[in-house]
Amino acid sequence: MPFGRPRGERADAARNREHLLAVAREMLAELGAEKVTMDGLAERAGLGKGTVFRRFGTRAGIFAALMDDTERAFQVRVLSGPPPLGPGAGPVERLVAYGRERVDFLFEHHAILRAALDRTRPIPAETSMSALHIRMLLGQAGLDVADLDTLATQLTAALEGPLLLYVAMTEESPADERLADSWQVLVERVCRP
Amino acid sequence: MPFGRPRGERADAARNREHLLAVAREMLAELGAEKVTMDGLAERAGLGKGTVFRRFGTRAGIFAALMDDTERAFQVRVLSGPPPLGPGAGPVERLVAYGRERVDFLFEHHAILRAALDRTRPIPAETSMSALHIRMLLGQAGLDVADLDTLATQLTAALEGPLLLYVAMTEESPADERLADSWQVLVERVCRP
DNA sequence: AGCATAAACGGACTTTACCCCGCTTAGTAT
DNA sequence: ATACTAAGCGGGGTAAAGTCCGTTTATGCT
Repeated sequence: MPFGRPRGERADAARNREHLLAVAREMLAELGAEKVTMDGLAERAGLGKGTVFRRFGTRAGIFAALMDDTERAFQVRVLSGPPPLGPGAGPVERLVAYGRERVDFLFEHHAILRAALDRTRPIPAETSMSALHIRMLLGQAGLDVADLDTLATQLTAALEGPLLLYVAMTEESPADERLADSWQVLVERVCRP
Repeated sequence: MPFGRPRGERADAARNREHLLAVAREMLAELGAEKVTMDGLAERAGLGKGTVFRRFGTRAGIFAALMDDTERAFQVRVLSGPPPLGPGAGPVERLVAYGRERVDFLFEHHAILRAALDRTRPIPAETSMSALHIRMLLGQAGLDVADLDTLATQLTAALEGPLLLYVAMTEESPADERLADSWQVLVERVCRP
């Protein structure tokens, strides 16, 4: 009995998940996130709608699943890549590097990431890898601050909020550089002794 | 010819708007934001569905309209109330006071504010009164920072993002105090010379 | 191989936001 | 008053998310 998954995803189910993700990626490239509907996806994949929902739970779930690999790859670079993004540099330096990379990342995938936001319930801040990582680096920076958890949440919002919530995505605007530079200012000022 | 509105809202339309807002407030108190539907609202108000959409454009629009007065009142306190929230105190002191009040405000009205988020398009950061106010106070603080606009956007996200996006609203959690305290830490550190 | 069963499937059904457009009416000009 | 017209109104229609449940099938056991 092989353990491909932690007990219980049937082979056909796994196959269908992959197929659905592939079709979703196609439709995304072809039509844009707005136009990817559950019915459309199901039909184009040659599967029932119920199946799509069973696999992904919600429309947002599809986009979240679509980001899964990409997000994991990013995480690997952060956790074990070369410094200053990965370990080996000072915490503040790593925070700056993280913000810079993260802004690029958010920018590059903003369409999917926006679509992956479940508008009905909040993102658990604990689940956010950004929040956790920022929290850790803040800890290492040795700040004299009582509530690092909340500060980390706020910095996460400062980093990701603009792209998820506020800034309209116009092509030529250099918003990404400005956000990255401004993040550096923010972090360096917060972490000054 | 009286100028109740800047040209062109018919009397019956104005009456209906008020009535709809009143009914919406009722339903909100009675059923919660989730259960306020456009059909339900229209029916309970004794009006057609088309009318509701004509008046508010979108479901989110209703909640935005519901917050309009409240938001305006808040704005008045900020622009011309007693210090440190209003003018008369130093910019950093005002930033801290603003954040504290704003967190309370967001907390108090989180149900409506979340419902007022239009899930389909971003909030224009320029329209956000928070962003503008924070931008102004940052300017007065005389920081040696090149891009105050972007910094203001990020601080706005740090202030409002957690409540709009991340933090789950559990009753007894003292999240509001923690956010307010943490905001103070953030602002004072950012503004240190 | 045959069986039992939990998992997966499909698609009709429900709900809700939002659109459309022919009809009605407030406001105004004569 | 009357007539004109733009704004407003109503409610049926559409599209898309999400639910339900009867049917099918993969999988481990004997």
